[in-house]
Amino acid sequence: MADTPQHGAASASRRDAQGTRLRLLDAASGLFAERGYERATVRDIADRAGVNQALLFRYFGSKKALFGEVMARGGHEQLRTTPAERLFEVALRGMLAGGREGADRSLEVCLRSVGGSDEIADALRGLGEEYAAVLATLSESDTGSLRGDLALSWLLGIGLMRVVVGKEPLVSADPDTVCRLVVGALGGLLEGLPQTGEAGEPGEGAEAGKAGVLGEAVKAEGVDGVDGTGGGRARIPR
Amino acid sequence: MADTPQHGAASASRRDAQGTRLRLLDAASGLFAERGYERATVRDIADRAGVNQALLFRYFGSKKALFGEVMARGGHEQLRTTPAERLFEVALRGMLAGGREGADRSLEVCLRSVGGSDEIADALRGLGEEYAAVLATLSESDTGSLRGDLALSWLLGIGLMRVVVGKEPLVSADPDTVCRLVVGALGGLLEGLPQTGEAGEPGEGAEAGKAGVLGEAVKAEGVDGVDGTGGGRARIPR
DNA sequence: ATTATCTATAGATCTATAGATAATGC
DNA sequence: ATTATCTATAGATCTATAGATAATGC
Repeated sequence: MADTPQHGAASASRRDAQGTRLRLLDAASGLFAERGYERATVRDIADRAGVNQALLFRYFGSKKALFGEVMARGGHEQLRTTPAERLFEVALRGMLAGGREGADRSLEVCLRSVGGSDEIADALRGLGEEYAAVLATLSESDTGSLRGDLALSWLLGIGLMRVVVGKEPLVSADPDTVCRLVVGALGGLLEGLPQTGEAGEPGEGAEAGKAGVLGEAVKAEGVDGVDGTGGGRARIPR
Repeated sequence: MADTPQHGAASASRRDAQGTRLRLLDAASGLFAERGYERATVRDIADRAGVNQALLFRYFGSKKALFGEVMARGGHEQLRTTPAERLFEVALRGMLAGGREGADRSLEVCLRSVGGSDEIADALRGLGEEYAAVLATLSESDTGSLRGDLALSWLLGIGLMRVVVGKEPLVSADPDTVCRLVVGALGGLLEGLPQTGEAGEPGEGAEAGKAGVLGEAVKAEGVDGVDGTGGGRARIPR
């Protein structure tokens, strides 16, 4: 049984429908993350993929459908492979890393695209539901899901200011410092969130132990490939 | 319907350059807040103002210049009239209120417009600088300005999820509850932030801080002498 | 022969401008 | 006469489609 030629390489053969489709997806993913949905034109995407723009419509039907496939491809990976207690920090560090190789840029795509159309907002809401649902499990309170929403809001807000707006000193701030400050302050909101160090919030019920080792592990995983092979088996909430 | 010239508060007389200019500004402010910069077309704005779209260019020169004037008009009011310790809560409550009466919708406009163009991001960064600078004064730490950025990030993230994305249960959540949770958690980040009561964590010395009455500071919106800010003068007809 | 890819262009927006029209002031 | 307002349209994009071209498999 002959398989398709190896994909993923920079240069693909000139006639490879599957490979072209994938290159279009990758190009779209990158351009949506860099410019948002509206400003990333189908011609830009096709050019980056190295093919004619007509192929985009042949393989995906429309620009919106392509966007949908891009969104469906990412995000869930991180959700599946990350335990709830670490999801916030992993996602935050992924956002702070800012689109390195293999990182999940779904949230970044959303941030640059919201306001563009209702469908985009819907896509972000859908992805947000999943993140917030996991984060909500970290609180025993009856306002748990609201707390989950608020944690997610902070995550996205930081991404907005850092990645999209480019606010200083946030842009140049050390990810470790940002992470420590935010996770520390969030300890008062989500009891199940492990603190990564001293964060200036005294008297909270959670034990403030297990300091630095967590941050290191998360850092390695968040920045480099988050593909589900290496990491620990995640627990699926609900 | 007879076109009888009625000059009330809502409808201006048929030839009133200053009034038309102001109605265009108001219409633009509302539409930018509702749909963001890109999706609010000049025709929509002119229609809402009740005038022809050509007038928009006569009075403001370009759509971007109009946006600049809208941004320059709002935001600063809230900054000037609100003490630093209450700025976060006032802005948060303004965001949660969602564009009622004369509320300042500058942040909302930004949220729906970011990603649209670099100029928009610049405008948001500029407004963010002022907010974050004030918030930074609430921390004595050497990471004070970073903490200010993080507080502002949360503010914007909440607005993003609530106003733009429409995430439940955040949308339907009681503003008081949201405020209590967020301000409570932020207490670990900004020492100068007055806690607004028990913030869900027992053991913290809640000094009966009179849960924030929505600042009447937000309401004042004098449109007096805001003409020609920053040289946004349009082409003057010969 | 099949089909992946490209050429050319329709069709729909949207911003912006030039010039015509009409309401005011002197 | 001045000028606020409107009509008509240029010019620039952008998505999407129809049909031509060319590389593969049988």
